Amino acid sequence: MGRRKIEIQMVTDSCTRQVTFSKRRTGLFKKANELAILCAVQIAIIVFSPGGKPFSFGHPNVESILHRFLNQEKTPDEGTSKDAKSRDESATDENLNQQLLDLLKRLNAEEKRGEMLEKMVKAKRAAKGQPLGLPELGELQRSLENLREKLRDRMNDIEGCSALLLLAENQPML
Amino acid sequence: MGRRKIEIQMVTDSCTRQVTFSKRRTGLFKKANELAILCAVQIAIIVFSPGGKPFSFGHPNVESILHRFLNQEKTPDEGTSKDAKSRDESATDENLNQQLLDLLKRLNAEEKRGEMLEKMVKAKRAAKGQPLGLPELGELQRSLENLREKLRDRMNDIEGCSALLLLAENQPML
DNA sequence: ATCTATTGATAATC
DNA sequence: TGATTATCAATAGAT
Repeated sequence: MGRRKIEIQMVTDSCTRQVTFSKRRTGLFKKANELAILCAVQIAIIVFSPGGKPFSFGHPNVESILHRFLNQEKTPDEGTSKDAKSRDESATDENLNQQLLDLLKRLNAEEKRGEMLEKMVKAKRAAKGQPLGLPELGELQRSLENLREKLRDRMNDIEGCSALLLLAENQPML
Repeated sequence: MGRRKIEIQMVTDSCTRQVTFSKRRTGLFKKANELAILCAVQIAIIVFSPGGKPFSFGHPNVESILHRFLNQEKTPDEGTSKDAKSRDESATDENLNQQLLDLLKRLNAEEKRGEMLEKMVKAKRAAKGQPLGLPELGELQRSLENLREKLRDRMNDIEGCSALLLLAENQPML
């Protein structure tokens, strides 16, 4: 993939190693981003540079993915026979439900973030006594508010009972 | 990188998407492994398949890297003075703008994810011939659709010009 | 940083 | 699922 083929062994020269790290890290993150978009999946990468500095990539963000991963690690098996297998192919009801709840959580988080950004922009505008540079921002904020309103109503309905509802479809005997 | 060049957009056919996911995930993990060896660094990747199944890669292992990453997050002010701190309070215009674009990007990703989840739930319902367990899901989907519509319009307006707009507030001379 | 000769990854196909 | 291969994309080394 370059002027020469290289062996996959530690690059001895520290300077070259740093350059290789930067180039390949960029390439890796790009690939991860493509995978996330092409397949509409969540992905997170964490890598510590040779100097020990952390770099991370997350689509849509690192935190939620790490938590989703760590949480499910705590509940490895549910006991019934369809465990290892059904998880492999199509989503189980539990899994699907978990993903829905995750999505709701993230949307809520993103909405809060949007609210914060809006405040920051307003503060900046006030400090400058200038009109908002992004009239579109107001629209975005309204969209977020509308979404949050619906989400808030929905969250109350869904949280705590949706799991049972979905599970009930498959396991009336539970 | 194949017989034809493809646009980086969600692969619509679910079968093709699954194949693409498998191939690219393999390729990504291989790249990560090479990076780890070439540069003697620690790296972890977590990715959830379209079906929601978790895949992970870690060198030397996933757990230790996640913990190392999460632990250092708790001690935010170690590095230079403007790294973790200025990001939150004294945001520059560029910074603010970048955050807005990031937010838009993530919202777009979440919306696509919601769309996929909706499809999965519908497929499951169809396979079972049963009514949807979550009537609320329809509401969520509609919320997502509304949001996406607005976002799509807004994205076109904002992308490529918002940076200049915001920057213009501070740097009329640029 | 930028530039290319090469190698490496992969989309389409079987 | 697994191989094959024509293309496209990443990158090693040089500038």
